[in-house]
Amino acid sequence: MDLAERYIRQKGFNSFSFRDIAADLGIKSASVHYHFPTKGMLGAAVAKRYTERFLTALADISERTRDPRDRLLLYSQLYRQAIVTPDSMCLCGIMAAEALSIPEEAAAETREFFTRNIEWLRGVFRDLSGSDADDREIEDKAHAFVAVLEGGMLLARSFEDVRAFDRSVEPFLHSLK
Amino acid sequence: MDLAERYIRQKGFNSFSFRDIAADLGIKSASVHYHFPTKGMLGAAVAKRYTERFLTALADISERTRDPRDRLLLYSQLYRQAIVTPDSMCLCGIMAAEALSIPEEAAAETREFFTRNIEWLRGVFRDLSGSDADDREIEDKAHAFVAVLEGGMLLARSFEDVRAFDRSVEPFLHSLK
DNA sequence: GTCTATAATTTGATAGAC
DNA sequence: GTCTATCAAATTATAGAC
Repeated sequence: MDLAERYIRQKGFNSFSFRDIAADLGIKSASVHYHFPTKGMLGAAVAKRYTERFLTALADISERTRDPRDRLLLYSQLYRQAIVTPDSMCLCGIMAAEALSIPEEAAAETREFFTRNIEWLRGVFRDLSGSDADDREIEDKAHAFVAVLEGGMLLARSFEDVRAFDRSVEPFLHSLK
Repeated sequence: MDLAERYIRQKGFNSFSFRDIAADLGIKSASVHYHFPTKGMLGAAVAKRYTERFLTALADISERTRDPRDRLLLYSQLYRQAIVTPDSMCLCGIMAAEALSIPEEAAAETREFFTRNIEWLRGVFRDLSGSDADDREIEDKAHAFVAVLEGGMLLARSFEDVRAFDRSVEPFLHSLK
């Protein structure tokens, strides 16, 4: 699963094979199929684990600070980590792009990742805006924040330059002050 | 090229074949190779044409209105069109995600798309901010706007719901007022 | 859990006839 | 410009031995 995750985050779900993973492990591809009968199940398992790991990190943030601005900053740094790793981006970002050409079970786990992220952000923006704020406005901001982070990653990947990510995120973080 | 573009925007560069296109045209894959010797050259040609078409649309916007806010609104609607088409997203968005698993010549054209977009947006944000504004701030805003549009597309694709795009873009457009 | 062996299909690409 | 024919490689997946 570690290797599958690395391959997906580098080249996408459709550009790695059971043989790639088997070769890295020094075993045969049939042995990989023993653990994950289909590629869809492998993709779903990897995406699920990725999401769970991410949710744990979100819980850590919530525990570390109560300030909404600090939480959003830490949240953005979580995304930043994903591209600082060489030749890597958010697993669910690339799988969302490939959504229409990957097995449904894998796409479903990707969807779950974003649902949970937006859920968490809703809470943060609620704290930031106060209890009298408009629900739709909060919903919009949660979407916008995920969007700018994922989009910033795409730019950073295309330009092969992390600064494109930083530039993308800066105006949003700045507007919080 | 029309068919290639449709396939890429639907399933990604790595999930269509010369045979797919040939079958749609009722010819053989060897005949497609006559026009585009390699898949990389096909991808680069499609991305280049896509970029040129997009730049023409930007010129149209510049001609239609001088108001920076109106220009940004029209710009965002250009992106929106790309997902309103069923099972479709921005060609360069999906190719940016696949950047590390597609031929370099195709990735280069993708990069060009974003460079030109940001170039155009720089001008708009310059008009919006006034000539005394900070260069870096303008550069950041241009990046952020492309990022939120591309990221909004990823969300819309994952949720199979255009409203995820609309929600992502709303706060940005709202902040312009 | 890993292996050998293999099926069945798809892929990008080329040679050469028409 | 399109065809037939084909190559060489890669892919997901399975059957059955150890």
